[in-house]
Amino acid sequence: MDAERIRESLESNGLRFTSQRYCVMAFLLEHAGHPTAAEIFEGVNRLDPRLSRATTYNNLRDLVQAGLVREVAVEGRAARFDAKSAEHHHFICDWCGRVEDIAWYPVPRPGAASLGKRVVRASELILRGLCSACAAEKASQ
Amino acid sequence: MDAERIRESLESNGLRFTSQRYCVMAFLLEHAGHPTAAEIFEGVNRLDPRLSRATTYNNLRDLVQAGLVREVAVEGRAARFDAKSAEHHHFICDWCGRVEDIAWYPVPRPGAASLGKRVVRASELILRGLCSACAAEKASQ
DNA sequence: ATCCAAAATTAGAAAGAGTCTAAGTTTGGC
DNA sequence: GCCAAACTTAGACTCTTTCTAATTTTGGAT
Ligand SMILES: [Mn+2]
Ligand SMILES: [Mn+2]
Ligand SMILES: [Zn+2]
Ligand SMILES: [Zn+2]
Repeated sequence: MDAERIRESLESNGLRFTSQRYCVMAFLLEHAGHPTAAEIFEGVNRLDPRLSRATTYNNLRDLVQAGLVREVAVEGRAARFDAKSAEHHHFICDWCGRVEDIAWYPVPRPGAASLGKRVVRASELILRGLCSACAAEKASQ
Repeated sequence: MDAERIRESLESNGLRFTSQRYCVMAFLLEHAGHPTAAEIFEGVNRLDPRLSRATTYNNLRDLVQAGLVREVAVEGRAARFDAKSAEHHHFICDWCGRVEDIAWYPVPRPGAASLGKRVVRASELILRGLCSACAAEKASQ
């Protein structure tokens, strides 16, 4: 996605185009490995040191609210972020906390009876276990 | 579940029976609302002030590892805990962070092809949106 | 081009959640 | 009862995230 496309996606969500906002979004689009806020902050600053820590968090919050970015909470660790592209599921490694994409397939939603008056916005399937690297390491010991 | 049943479930998992461990487990069994570690600490201490904060966290970690308790990470908030009883799904409120149980129904797992060499231990379905209370509040404004 | 209000950014302080340490206590098998 | 291993503890510490208050930037209107 080029700068103009990012500009449009920001503006169509009522967000101004700023160099910091652009860099955060571009970083996420270029790094599909679910970086943490700290990794995004460091990664952007390495090339263009005009982004502060507070703004990294502010922008991630705004981008998540606008629906352009997905946040993945990992128990006991920093949250990870994902530029929303194609739908997919997530696998979280019990051992190293890595978040990996799993090819999408449809998952049934619960019936209206069990939802009551709740308003469902999204559903996500999370798989847990050992990633390939950790599974191999555990096997060899 | 009475004390003897809790004792057995702890011992069959290689955990000693201590008054602190018992209280944490009993609290979780009596409070199905997914309390946080801080809520468990305060709730237990109110009745029996022999539990420290460190031990609350230590025991929750051990109980999760033993498979007796489930931990639910909520983005930007403290983790919530759940004594594992019947299988169920979870609904997390975007607004207040509350975690609610959703009646269980089977969800298909991905095929071996998309899992590669990962070892899957569990899969969980998380629904997101507004809980009944927050949906009502938003509608009335 | 200039002006302006709203939106965004910043550094640093602060808060919140969870972990660690090192010393003391309890547990349960012998 | 004895003992080693397991457990608990207070409080310091780390890590992640949010807040504050001052400054700068943005983009629409002139
Ligand atoms: Mn992803
Ligand atoms: Mn539950
Ligand atoms: Zn791993
Ligand atoms: Zn709610």
